[in-house]
Amino acid sequence: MNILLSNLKISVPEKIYVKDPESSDLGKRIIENSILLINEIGFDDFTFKKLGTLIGSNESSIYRYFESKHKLLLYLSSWYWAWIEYQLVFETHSISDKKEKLVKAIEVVSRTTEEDSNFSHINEVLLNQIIINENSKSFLTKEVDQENKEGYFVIYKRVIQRLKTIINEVKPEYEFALCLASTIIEGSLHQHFLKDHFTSITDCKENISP
Amino acid sequence: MNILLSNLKISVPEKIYVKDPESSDLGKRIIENSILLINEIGFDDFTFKKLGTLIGSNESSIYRYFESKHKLLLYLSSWYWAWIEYQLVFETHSISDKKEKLVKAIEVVSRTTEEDSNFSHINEVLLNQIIINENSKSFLTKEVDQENKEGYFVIYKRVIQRLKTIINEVKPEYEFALCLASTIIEGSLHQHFLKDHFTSITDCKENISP
DNA sequence: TTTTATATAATAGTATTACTATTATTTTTG
DNA sequence: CAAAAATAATAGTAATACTATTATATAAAA
Repeated sequence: MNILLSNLKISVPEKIYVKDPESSDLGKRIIENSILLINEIGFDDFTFKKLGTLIGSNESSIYRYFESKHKLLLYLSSWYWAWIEYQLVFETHSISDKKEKLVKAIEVVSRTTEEDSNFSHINEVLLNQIIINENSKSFLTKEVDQENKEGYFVIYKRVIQRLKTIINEVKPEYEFALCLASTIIEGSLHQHFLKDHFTSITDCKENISP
Repeated sequence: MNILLSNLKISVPEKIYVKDPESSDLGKRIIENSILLINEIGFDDFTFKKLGTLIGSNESSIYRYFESKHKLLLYLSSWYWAWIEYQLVFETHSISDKKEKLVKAIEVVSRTTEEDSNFSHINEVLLNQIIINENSKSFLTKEVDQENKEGYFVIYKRVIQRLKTIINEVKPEYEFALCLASTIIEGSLHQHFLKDHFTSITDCKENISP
């Protein structure tokens, strides 16, 4: 993406963090390097201690930004979906043909990510990989209902609602638009995963899932 | 399901376990109670120590059956998909109409599970809940590729292949049958999850996902 | 029946994790 | 320059996910 909005800020529900990582240099380094590290060793093996070592800082300093590594994942997930939402709105806004708009919307949520120079400390390509591999872990927990109540998943849900609206603009009488919207979004992530790891059960290769 | 095949045994790739849990009373108690316990506290909080206490046995005795709790999850997952495969083959076998066969197949993989009295120590209803909530964790790891090579996911992949074949019988020229098959299976699990936790992004309620 | 093998249980121990708490030091700001 | 805020360092904890060793019970073979 080109630089169109130079001082754009993706905002994430405040409750997710203890201190806003966008508000300091250390905070940004935490985000930047957590993406690199989670990508390298996977979320399960990722610890604040290892991240501390990587950024030349202390474990306890990271705890001043995030209560737990789970909250950090929720942050990355929310950031990602807010970024997708921004692209969704931005790239479909001026399209008046409803069908064309839907096609574009599906493209936005399912394409292989490319870098976005608007957010210098975030590598969107790697973040997309994290979402493919780890996003489910953010809600497949015993605490989902509680965390959902606290609004940790609002952005993700809003993206699905937006897609649903676009679907219904094309076919207002279709009664399973929400199911379809959530299936497109999760299904596309899943197909990305399959093409990387279980090639025998997907037709996707370099041609993706839409 | 009715009792039709009284001494049926679901078989799971041997490499998954150290000792076949079907081969002893303790083994069966491990399986039976792990399903109950994982359901109650979630896989993340589940430990062999807690399971040991529950079955009045020792942590170390469980390690004689399964190398790790991850392997136990792989076992439960394989067992589940083998059981789904058996129903898929059994219930669609005698249907000659190809379309009708596909409809039945989709029903088998997406319906809400009912108890199967053929396997007394396994509560299929709860196992289905575990698959909905925890199945992704069995492959969303850094070790997927290695474990895939070792054949831990063959049954799951076979179920998808079978569904794909049924789809292609209806429409031989359709080139994304594998994508569709994997999407139906994962998508249906996901919709079951959504209807339990994120009702605002699915149309499914008591009416399910097909 | 005794031996022997096997299964299971009990006990102890380890490195690591996911934190919390306290204090010291550095940096920022008024 | 002082006060406040941010960060770093250090230490400590309960729990996790194991491994290893030894003891005991039980079943099968000689």
